[in-house]
Amino acid sequence: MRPDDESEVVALPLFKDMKEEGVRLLLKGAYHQRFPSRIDLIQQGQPADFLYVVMEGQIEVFSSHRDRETTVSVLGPGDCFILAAVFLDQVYLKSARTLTSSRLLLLPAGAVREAMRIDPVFGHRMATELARGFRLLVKEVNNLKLRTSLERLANWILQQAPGSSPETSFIFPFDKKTLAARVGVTPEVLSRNFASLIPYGVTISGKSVIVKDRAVLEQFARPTPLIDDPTV
Amino acid sequence: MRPDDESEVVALPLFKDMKEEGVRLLLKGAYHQRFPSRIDLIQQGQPADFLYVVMEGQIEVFSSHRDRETTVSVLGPGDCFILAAVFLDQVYLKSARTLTSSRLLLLPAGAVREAMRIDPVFGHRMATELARGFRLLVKEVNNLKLRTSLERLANWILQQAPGSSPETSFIFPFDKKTLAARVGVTPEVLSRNFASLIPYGVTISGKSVIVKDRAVLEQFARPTPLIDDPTV
DNA sequence: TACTCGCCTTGATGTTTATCAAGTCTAAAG
DNA sequence: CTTTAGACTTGATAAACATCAAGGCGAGTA
Repeated sequence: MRPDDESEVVALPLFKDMKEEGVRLLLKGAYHQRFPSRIDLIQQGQPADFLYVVMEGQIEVFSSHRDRETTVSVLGPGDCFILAAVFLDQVYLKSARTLTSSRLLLLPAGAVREAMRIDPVFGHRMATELARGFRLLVKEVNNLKLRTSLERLANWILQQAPGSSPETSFIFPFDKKTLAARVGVTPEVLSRNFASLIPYGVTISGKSVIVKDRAVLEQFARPTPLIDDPTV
Repeated sequence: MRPDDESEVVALPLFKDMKEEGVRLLLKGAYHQRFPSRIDLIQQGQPADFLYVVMEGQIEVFSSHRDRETTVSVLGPGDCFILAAVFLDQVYLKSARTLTSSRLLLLPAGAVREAMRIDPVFGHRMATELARGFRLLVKEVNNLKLRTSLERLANWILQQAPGSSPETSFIFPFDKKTLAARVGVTPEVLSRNFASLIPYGVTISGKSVIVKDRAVLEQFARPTPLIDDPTV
């Protein structure tokens, strides 16, 4: 790793308050690498060799079975993925690919396990990450089992819509095809769902979304912190 | 806690290899209690006061939203639940009730966090539990998004069916209503799904299930370790 | 300007799942 | 043995979602 890369990496919140020894251990066999857009990073079923940390770009985490495929999550800077497989030294349950050109930090799985063992700060941080990921997944299961695809979409839009004023707007952070897989429908159904949200003041044009009145959309979407608040 | 209760509790795999101090800390404010069948234990949205460990009986973990409700998992002896909420000191995302008369161990949330901090063995065990729970949930999401309800049911039956001989049978471990919520369908659809599995050699009569030929059912269900093997 | 390739939309149709309304069965209580 | 309440099934119908097949639309290219 180049020296200026290393200083950026060491400054990550991930490594904050760690002892020198643990950080050195982690970075010893680490890679810091750029990847082009639309590149496969890992494949489900493979042994967990590295813990991946997103420095820059967007990563799609997905699973396939038979001829079907679905997006589990879309990650951005600061997120790490497949921690559970690394910690348990088992195979990946999910695949991952870059959605955009990305920069990633790869930490060797063995070093991660060893660092968790010798550095309580890092161990605690990884446990926190696991617990947060666990809760995110519980929310995802509830989202899938307790809502229709239209409600999921409405709540996704509310999550993206910034600010607290009645009218807000934002730009799609990725393809509609990816969003469809994320919400758990086919692209065709997503398209129709957009049309169904027009009566609630949602306008889509190209890559931008306009919400006329947050409260009106909320009345349909019925968001609840127990599913939609990522900090809870 | 009564002395003979305490000796049973201390012998739990959960506490194995822990230092005296950590065990004492955990058991200081702990409760060891029997609950009748069909009793609400915790409610989603409440602060996480205790970590629950199942000693005996069956616990249904479920979530509700608006007028809908769904079963997330059904737990048995040795399982613990709502660990993530306890570790992060946040509210429960799920509710839980007894399905049968049950015996539970309740460990105070603060003591659990403190024990994780001071006892590396316990900390590691809890992290392992979190990671395993995380992977179970990933499988659950894949199961929901990549399979139809009929495929989920077929795979659930294969999971329950013991042994390796072609013909096997078992008894439903809980109500069909609960199974329906677990699989993610209404009781009516579950009933119809049973009928749809007859051509694949599945016979239901009362509380017992007979699978004529494992291989035939497998050909339809297409199980994969990445979703169906709880140890992977 | 025309052209072309992806992406997205729209329409027609089929499958999967939910809902409502009877019914049947079963097991426990009288 | 009858009664009865709850669990389960079955039928009819509607909603949600997927699939297949065109078509539109916009960003890049010539």
